[in-house]
Amino acid sequence: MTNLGQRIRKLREQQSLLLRQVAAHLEVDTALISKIERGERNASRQQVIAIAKFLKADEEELLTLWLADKIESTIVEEPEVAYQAMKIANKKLKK
Amino acid sequence: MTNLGQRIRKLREQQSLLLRQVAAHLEVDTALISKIERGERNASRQQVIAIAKFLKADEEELLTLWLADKIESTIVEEPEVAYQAMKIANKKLKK
DNA sequence: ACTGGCTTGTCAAATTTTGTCAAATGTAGG
DNA sequence: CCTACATTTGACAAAATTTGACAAGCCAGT
Repeated sequence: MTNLGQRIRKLREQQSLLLRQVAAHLEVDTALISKIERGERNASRQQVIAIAKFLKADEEELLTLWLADKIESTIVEEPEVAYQAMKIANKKLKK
Repeated sequence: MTNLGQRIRKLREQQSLLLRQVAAHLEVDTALISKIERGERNASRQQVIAIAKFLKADEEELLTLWLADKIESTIVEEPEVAYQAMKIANKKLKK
């Protein structure tokens, strides 16, 4: 199961691009992109979109992974009730 | 489908307790409990536990609703990809 | 040892969240 | 209509979290 950061890193490496190049495109520090790829920091929605564009990736795919990461970090702290809570959230989603 | 706030309100009213009494027990302002019941503010984990105790409710039930609320508010901003992201998060949960 | 790419730790600034207060609104009885 | 009490609302300061930059460090390849 792949995270947003892992996916971004893979896309970037497939195109032999440097962190520096991605960073320049987003106008942020290289260190920040490094952290995003390693999952140490979350990207903002706008950053995800910009990355998708630069890496010629499907924006929706990356936004999906980005949201999945957020859900994961929400539930990971409550393993006891996570499954049941997910079920409830799913039901609400279907409306 | 019931939210944490709605559930708390129901429990409180069934026992004819006032917001003030719940607030006193948690040592917070009445306004805050009002906001929590109406979903305008999120309760903290510790507050949920204290409320469960005071209202003689099942702590796990309330924590489940509390987490479901958090998940819901995470996904509600991304309806386009919410469903798919939930699927991914679910898979990760099963590990 | 030098270079280039990446990582790490720390920090201040920006943003978000939290709880309180005071005022407003609602509600029921006299 | 008053009054008393419960709840809601909006504004605000304080607290907590997040954000991104910077500088120093690490690690290969040469």
